[in-house]
Order: sequence, then structure tokens, then C-alpha cells
Amino acid sequence: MESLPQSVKLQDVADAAGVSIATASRALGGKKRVSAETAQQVLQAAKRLGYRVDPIARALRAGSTRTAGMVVPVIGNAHFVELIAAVENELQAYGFELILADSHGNVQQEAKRLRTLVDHRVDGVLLVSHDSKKSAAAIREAMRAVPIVQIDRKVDRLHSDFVGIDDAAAMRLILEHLVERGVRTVVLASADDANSAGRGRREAYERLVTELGLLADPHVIDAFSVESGRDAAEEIVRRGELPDAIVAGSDVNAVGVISRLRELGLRVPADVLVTGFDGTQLSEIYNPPITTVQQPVRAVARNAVSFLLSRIADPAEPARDSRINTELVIRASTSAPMGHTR
Amino acid sequence: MESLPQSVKLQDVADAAGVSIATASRALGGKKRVSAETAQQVLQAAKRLGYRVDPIARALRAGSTRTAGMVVPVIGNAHFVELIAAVENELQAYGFELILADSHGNVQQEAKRLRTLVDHRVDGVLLVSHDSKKSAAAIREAMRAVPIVQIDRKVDRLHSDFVGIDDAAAMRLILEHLVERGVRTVVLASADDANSAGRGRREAYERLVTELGLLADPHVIDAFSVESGRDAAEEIVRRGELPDAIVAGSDVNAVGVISRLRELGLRVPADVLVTGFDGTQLSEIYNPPITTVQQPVRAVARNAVSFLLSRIADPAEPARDSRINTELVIRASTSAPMGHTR
DNA sequence: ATGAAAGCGCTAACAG
DNA sequence: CTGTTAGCGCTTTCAT
Repeated sequence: MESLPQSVKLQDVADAAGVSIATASRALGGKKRVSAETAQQVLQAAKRLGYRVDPIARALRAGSTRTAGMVVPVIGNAHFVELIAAVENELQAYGFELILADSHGNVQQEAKRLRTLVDHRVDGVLLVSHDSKKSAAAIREAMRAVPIVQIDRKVDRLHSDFVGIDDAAAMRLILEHLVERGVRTVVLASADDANSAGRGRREAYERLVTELGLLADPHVIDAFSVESGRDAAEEIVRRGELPDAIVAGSDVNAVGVISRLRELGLRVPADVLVTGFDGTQLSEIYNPPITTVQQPVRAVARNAVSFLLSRIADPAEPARDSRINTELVIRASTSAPMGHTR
Repeated sequence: MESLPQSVKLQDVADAAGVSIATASRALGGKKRVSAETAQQVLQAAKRLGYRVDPIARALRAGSTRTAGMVVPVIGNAHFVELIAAVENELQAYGFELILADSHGNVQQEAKRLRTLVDHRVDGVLLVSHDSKKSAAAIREAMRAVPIVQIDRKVDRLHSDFVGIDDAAAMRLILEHLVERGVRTVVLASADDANSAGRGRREAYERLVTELGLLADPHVIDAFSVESGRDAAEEIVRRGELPDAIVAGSDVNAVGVISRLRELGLRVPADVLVTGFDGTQLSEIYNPPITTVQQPVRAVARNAVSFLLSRIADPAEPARDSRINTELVIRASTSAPMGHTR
């Protein structure tokens, strides 16, 4: 009982209900200035005809596309994947579509994608930025046109909503756990200072290493990727004496570390303990399962979307900053007795 | 040197170039009916003012949004993640945006998402469908409004473009490899018949098992997910005698199988060989790395997008069906000598 | 080759 | 409470 898609327009509904197009629009929009019965008529006519608003026409006139953009550094990173899925799901509940953009860990691409998102009149943007300094300009520009909520990583001196985790507290969870396991020497294999998450984790690591009396080799600075994890492992092994534990800055790093160690004939946790960061499904299913700090991805997505929608509703709102707590999940990668305790 | 976003309109460019808005539009559109010099003037004025077309207004008038929709059963599945990333990348090259939708492996959701994509006037849809029968109705409806290219899975008796792999050939690669390894008994742990990929793989498996003289326990039918892989492993172990090899219908299944086996105290490949399917990064980094058939994801994405764009350009084109070949990648999960050879 | 003008489908003044 | 009307910014006949 459907007519051809897109062919039923507001005028048709108005005609069918015997009212003007304006009244039909108001009724459909749930506006107050319509009598209950007229509204009924219109609603029924609309349903009967299978009417659906044309979001394009509505957008042109009213400004809203009911679409949000999301920019991430790499779609493929396990953590971002989970974030994307959670965000899509959350937006979905509010009838918003998600336009996805990959910045390929590159400030130029990021700027470009941000610009086309703005051009496409998304109502708002969820952004996992690439560089805490170099990303600033493009974001500022985009913010003049549309609300932006930053997720996971914060750009320096940028006044916007933010949703993330408490990196320092999370790092403490990891390191205290390692201390309990009898670890004395550690090495950090994490992303470098280019983004705030990497920086926050490294700074916390350095503070805590001192506080907890751990011996830290100069840490290996790298990116959040499997490849980087592999490189880090390689370098650590090449240096000679293995540390008691390798603290990875993300689960994908940890996976890279472990897989390369294995290729080099070293076992986790028998030869060295390894921890992850993020709590992706990867950490759970990997062999060995990886001790990590679990990010509450759904909560992060929920907050981010809620911040975005409320800012769309009222752009003047003060910027909010939400840091959700993580939870330590202990798994096999740190469970066996170590071979190298001093 | 930027004015406020979205504030420069075609009229401004026309004024600056000293021509009419119609001429400006034609010049910007690269249309023929404009003199070379006038075109130059307009182009320069546009650049100088930082003009950018308003895609919404253009869409309302011209119909095209330069946006494609993509619907997948689960964003999180490793294979779909890679597909999404490749498609986003490919579309990007043509200046198309990607609206992403998760159907949550559910026909109702799928129908709904397809409908909102159509409402949002995407120019085309890339679809990994959920059910080779039950998905048909919604897809047919959507196809009346917009071109659809199916990826990976084909809905029965539906006349549309399709891009996928040769499941039968891929399964042959896997099984012949196992035979070479001396395997005699195998079990299939794969998705059930609800989608064509699952069905194709199972049918090929059954044919080949006979052809190759393998002993196949009744296969374990399941979904494409880590959890299903785990369940399958559990059931296989519970049955008693372990087969020589477990053939998973996807990499995520294989990972589930291996992780559960490990929990049950069984080792891969020492106790049983396991193969994956898809060739995701997961198969490469897992411990042990998993023997699998590699899908040429980038080629699939490239073909799918190219099919879509050419069909958008000419909806009357005959439907194309492209099956790209896979490659066997041998890794540790099938490399060690087996313990159970008969 | 160029310009004037008519909408695309909808919402929001502004009148009544 | 309801209807009339003016656009949102752009593309595209239809004249010239």
C-alpha cells in the first residue's frame, strides 16, 4: 500500500486532510498552535498516504539535517571501532544519522574532512582529534559553524565539550597492579605526545614510576597501532635485558608487542608481563587474554552524544568536561609468575 | 581570510564576477555554455571569496547529495570494519560522504535503516544484507528509490549489482591445504544458511569434503561472531573425540574457537588445526596467527563503489556481478604437526 | 553565451 | 486556530 517513494508531499497530506499546508506542517511538527482534532486528521492522512518529511527540504529551510559527523584518526583501530559502533547506536536512538570520516592520522585530511562535514550541514561533530596542537586551527574554524564534542583526546586550549577517561587514574590502576605482581622494571610502549591521551598516559606513567619506586627504562615512544607495538617490542628486545613488564598505551599496542615477542621466541607472561589499555574486545579474546583498563565506551558515547545534542539545542551552554572512570581487568598476560624478578 | 562559514553564496560570487547567478552556476558546474573568460572570472571570484556550494540546496534542486549509505550487520566485526574503512576511503576519492548504519543483524532494523537512508536522499547504498530471504522486501522497496550494490552477501532472486568473493573456490583453498597437512577429519564452524556467504561456504564445504575424501562430523552451524566461535568450540569438545581440524567460516569465528579451546586446555595447532576465513588483520596478529583465505577488501570496495557510481550515472545499466578471487595465507594455526592424525 | 525566473519541499512569519 | 506567502540556495528551462 505504498506509493512511489518520495512522491507524497506535504501538500498532498494537507489536501487529504482538508487543511492548509501550513497547518499540516504544524500538526506534523507537533506544534501547539493546532486543535487536537485537526492534528489527528493530519496525522492520519499522513500515515494513510505514507508521508515522510523530506529531510533535505527541511534542512534547507530549517537548518537542521538531523545528522552528526564523526571524525576518527583510523576507523580500523579496535578502540575507535567500538566507539563508532556505540556512537552510531546512540545517535540512532535520537533519529540522527552518522556521517563517518577517517582522518588517516593526518592533520590535513582531518581539516578537509571537518570542512566537508560542515559543508554538508551536519548538526554537530564528534571528534577524536589527531594532534593536540596542530589540529587546533581546523577545529576552531569548524566550531564557528557547528558544535563540536571532543572524545578521548583534547586539543590544547580549546574551549569545547569533552568526554574521555581519567588517563592518570587508569595508569595508576595498571602500575599498582604490576607492583602487586612483584614487578620492578617496566617499559612504556605507547603513543607519543602528539595527542593528549598519549601525553596524559606517559606523564602519569612517569610520575607513578617514581612514586611506586619502579625502575623504568627509557620508555619507547610510538603511535597507537599494532605496528608500533611490534616495533616497540623489537626495540626492547634488541636492547638486551628484558624488563619485568611492558606497559602498552593501548590494546592494539599490546597486541603488537605480544605478537612480535612471540616471533622472537619470548612468551607472555612467562618471560615478560604485558598490559593493554582501553579494554577492547581484542584484549579479551587475545591469546593470552590481556590485562587492561576498561574504558566505558558506551557511557562515553552516551555522554558525548548527549553533550552534542544539548549543545545543538543551546549553543550558549558552558562547555562541559567529563572524565569517566576506567576499571582494571586482570587477565592472563600478567597472571603467571615472572621469570625475571630481581 | 575567511568570512563566516556558509555566508558566501552563489549570488555573491556572481556579483563579484559581474555576471548573473545563472552564469555563475554554469561556470562553477563546469558546463559548456559559458565562454572561457567568463568562466575564469567566476572561478577566480569564487576562490577569492572562499565560496563553497551548499550541498543541501543543491540536493533539493538537483537531487544529488553526493552521499552514499552503507548498511552492515555489525560494525564491530573485523571483516566489516575493514570493508567500511576501505569504502570510506574509496568514496572519499570521489568526494562522496559515507553515512554508516548498523542493522544489528536484524531484518527490521535493516529495513528501517534502509528507509532513513532513502529519506536522507543518499545517492546510493552499499549493503551487506542480513538474510538472503527476509531482507529481500526492504531492499526491493529501497531499490525503487535509489541504486543499491550488494557486498559479500546476495539476497535470493534480487536483480542488483553484487561484489563479493568466490566462496567455493576459497573453501577449496582451505580444504586442500588441510588435506596436504594430513588432516582426515574436519568440522565446520560457520554461520548458518541465513546469508548467502554462510550458505555458499557450507555448500562448498560439503561438496569438497566428499570430493577430497574427508571425514566430516556433522558441522556446527552458527553465526559470524567471536561468541559463536566460542560456542562451537565448546560443543565440539563436549562431543568427545576432537577432529583433526576445525574450519571456521570467518576469522572472528576462528578466534572464538581458538580462545575457547585454549580455556578448555587445548592447544592450536598442537591438538587441533584451525582455519579462518576473510584474512582480516586479526588473523595475522592473533596468537597463533591464523591460516585463512584473504579477501581483497580494497578491490571489493573499489568495485563496489565503482558499480554504485556508474549505476547512479546510468540506472538502466545491466546489473553486474563481480567475484574476486581470494588467496590462501598459511600461518601457524595449521603449521605444526598434528597430534591426532589417524 | 547570458539572464530572468521558476521552482525543489518545507517552515515560519504574518495576517486574519 | 488556521491560511497566505515568502523564501532557504541552488540548478535549469526558456527567452534573448
